[in-house]
Amino acid sequence: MDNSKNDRICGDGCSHEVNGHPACPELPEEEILYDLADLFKTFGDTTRIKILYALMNSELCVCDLAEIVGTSQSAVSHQLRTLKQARLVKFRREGKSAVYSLADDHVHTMLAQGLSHICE
Amino acid sequence: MDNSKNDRICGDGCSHEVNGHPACPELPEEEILYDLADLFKTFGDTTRIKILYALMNSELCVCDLAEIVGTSQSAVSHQLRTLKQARLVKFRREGKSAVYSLADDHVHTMLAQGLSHICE
DNA sequence: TTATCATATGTGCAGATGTTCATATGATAA
DNA sequence: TTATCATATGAACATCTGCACATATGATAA
Repeated sequence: MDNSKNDRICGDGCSHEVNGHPACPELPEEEILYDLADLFKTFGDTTRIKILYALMNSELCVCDLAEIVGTSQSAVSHQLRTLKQARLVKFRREGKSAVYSLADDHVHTMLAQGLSHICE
Repeated sequence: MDNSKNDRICGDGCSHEVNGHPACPELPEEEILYDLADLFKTFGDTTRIKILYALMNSELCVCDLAEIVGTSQSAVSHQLRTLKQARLVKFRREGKSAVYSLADDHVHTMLAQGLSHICE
């Protein structure tokens, strides 16, 4: 414990110089962290998780999703909008229906990673 | 197009029998999906993301986190509580301070996976 | 054209969430 | 003991969010 105490923000016990160097003086760009939080936020709702989970098995139209998830067509449609904006799902028109599917493998991977944390 | 139309929930264009079998008739246990959404929800806040990101480099006490993240001690402490409950961080007492660190490698992995989706 | 089906969207509201402020707790030092 | 530092916590408040409801859009069929 040296006398450079007043260079620090905190008192003696504080780890402002962990391992001999300043501890993480800066974070990455604000915008990246904001986008990152936004991405996780999109996963962070039960209805959306159910939709994504259902789409892991096969592509599905809105009314099927509504039945599988167990909620209204309106709620599903609203959440699909959110998922589209986050580029987690894509869709195509097929007659009267709109058939949704997962946008890419990242979604699978993130869900799997989340599950592995839950189930450990 | 057969006449089993009334067994279906939707009309003709609907993909209720994708690839010849019923499309994802059921979801996993409600509780698992709820926990999964909850986990992602915990990642889904800018302040918490900043905290986790800062902890990727080194363990840190609360006041250092407050300075790095750029918010009040109270806000950080409240969020650390949330992160603790989600088992994303752990801590130990060291004198007056409480030194926080990431709970395990899952956190690293999930953040990395999220970033890779953002930056593609 | 009209009717119907599938989906999307605007609005309003109830519940959830994050922060601030004040205060409590817990540890150390005098 | 008292004083101070570091952290935790309770409460109030403003904002955000997901859903219900009504309605609009868009495609198909009669």
